[in-house]
Amino acid sequence: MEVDDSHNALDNKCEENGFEKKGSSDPVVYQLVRVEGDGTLVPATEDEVLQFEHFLHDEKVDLPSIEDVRHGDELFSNDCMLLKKSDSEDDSSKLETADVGTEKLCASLEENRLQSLDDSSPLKCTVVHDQQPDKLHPEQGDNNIAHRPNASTETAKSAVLNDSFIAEKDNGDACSRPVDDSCTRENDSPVTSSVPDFSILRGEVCLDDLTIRELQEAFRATFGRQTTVKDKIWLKRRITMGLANSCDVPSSGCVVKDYRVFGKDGKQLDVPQAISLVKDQVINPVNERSSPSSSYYHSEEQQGSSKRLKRVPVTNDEPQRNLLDEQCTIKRVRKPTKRFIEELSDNEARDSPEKLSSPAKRLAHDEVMLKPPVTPFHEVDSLRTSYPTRKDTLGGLSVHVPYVSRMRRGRPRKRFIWFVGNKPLVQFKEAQTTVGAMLENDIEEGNHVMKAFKDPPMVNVVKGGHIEAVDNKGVHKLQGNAYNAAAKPKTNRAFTRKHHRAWTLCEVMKLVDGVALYGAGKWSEIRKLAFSSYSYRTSVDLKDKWRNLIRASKTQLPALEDGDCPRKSNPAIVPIPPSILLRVKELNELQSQGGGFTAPVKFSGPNSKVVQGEGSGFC
DNA sequence: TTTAGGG
DNA sequence: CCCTAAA
Repeated sequence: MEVDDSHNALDNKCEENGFEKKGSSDPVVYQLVRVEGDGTLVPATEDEVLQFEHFLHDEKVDLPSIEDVRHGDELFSNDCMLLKKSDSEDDSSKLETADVGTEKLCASLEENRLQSLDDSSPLKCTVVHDQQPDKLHPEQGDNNIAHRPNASTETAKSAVLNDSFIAEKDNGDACSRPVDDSCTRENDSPVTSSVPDFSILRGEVCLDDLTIRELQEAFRATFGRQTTVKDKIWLKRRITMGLANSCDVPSSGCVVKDYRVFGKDGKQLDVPQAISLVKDQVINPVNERSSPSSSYYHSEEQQGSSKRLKRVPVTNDEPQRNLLDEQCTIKRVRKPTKRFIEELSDNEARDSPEKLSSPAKRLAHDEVMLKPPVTPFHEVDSLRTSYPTRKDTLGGLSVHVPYVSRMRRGRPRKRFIWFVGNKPLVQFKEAQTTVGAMLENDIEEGNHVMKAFKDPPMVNVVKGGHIEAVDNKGVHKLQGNAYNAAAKPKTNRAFTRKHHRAWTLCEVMKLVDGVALYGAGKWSEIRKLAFSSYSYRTSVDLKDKWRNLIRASKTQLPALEDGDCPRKSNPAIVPIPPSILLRVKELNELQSQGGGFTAPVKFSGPNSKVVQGEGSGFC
């Protein structure tokens, strides 16, 4: 109980043949039960159901194909760790090899499939299965015996595993499987009651004397589930194994006395071999850590089954891993939930701002290529961060959020035009017509495109481009990411920041002329008339530059007067000629004093002529 | 949209 | 250059 309180149980309400090989369409209903320390099964509480819900989900979703016999076998054994109800045990179709996780599989595998399956397929249990040949299934018995001459490392098949695993739940209690008397006994209805009737095992009962019906009841009392198997030997073995906590039991001659099983010789059977297996796992946390899904096999390998070495456990074998996690050790770190992973990625993204900034820098300086190298697809969860990835498909449109940043901000290349004309652009236009218009208008100077992309409709664009490139599952998440990234201005800013364009002297002079003509503040007019060919200069830019010029005129001119050459102070920056600065100063003083005159002003100052001359000569 | 101003 | 408020 302290070790493994929780356990999954499968409740198969499906028809015995209802399982498809792929397990895709099988409507299995799972029932979660808790295995008490004494081995009794108690319906799981709601909390427990929630806790293990994802296991069941994974179970259903990830039901792998068993085309590969080994694989199926693994799966089978794995799923057999889950308790499961089934009334199809008696019908063990040999063709049915993919009955994942069903009791029936357990039974059928033991009975019939052994021969059809790869005989060398690794068996899950290290306990000898057949000390006695199964009379009803000589071929099986032969197989078993042939492969496990001695009761040592060879193994039991799935059904045994199933039981042994149940036994493992008992972990500490090597004392067979005593059934708690306190368990309700009033439930005699074998069909509807989920509580087994343990009275059948009370007192001294020779299993050989029981009828099939009684055996079934005993089975139910032992395993907490009903069975319709009518194979007496099978039932006896199963019951015996269950009570003995061991796979190493004879097929007949067992006597159940007070919930303990005794062999023919009166020796109590509870050989906790299976428990040693569990202990191995606990001792080897490394296995659990590095490959939790294979820990079970590891322990087997340690016990010398060389065949098992070949087996590569399925990595996505969620139920197995999780069950092991739950059953084998408390210490085992719980598998991170999806939510945990998401949060973790978010934290990681936040903790490493470079991740956010570096792409922006790269893009800002690289003038984004149309076909940047496709980087590995990020984990979807990590995409949830505001840092978009760079998956590039569909002519560059399937990219994620940073698609924007790919837009060439500088002079576009020819392919950009093609790109603009590509289908994705149509989507752009549909989403926001202005975008397309801007693309076309500013195709020479792409700076404005970025602005347009900052608008929410861009999200749709990204999504639209994305849908065609990724699978459905990815699409949703990536869409969400795209939306998140777009919704976060802070992040977006990094990708939408205008490419820095240093103001040329020509531009400065045009600006000054424009201010002289139209007055400071008429930035839109100045832009229209003087900067029509510089579409990347917005009115705000002009305003900002003018402000900077004023500042410069106030700071640099006095310095010049002092004889200090600005060039020396900062050689990297092309200095604004003092004449221009002087003119700026004059204009500024004039306009600030004059109080908003807008009429064009002719400057008659000594510098104006020079400036004009320079300006005209430049542009 | 444009302008002004803070950052 | 960005961002935002205000007009």
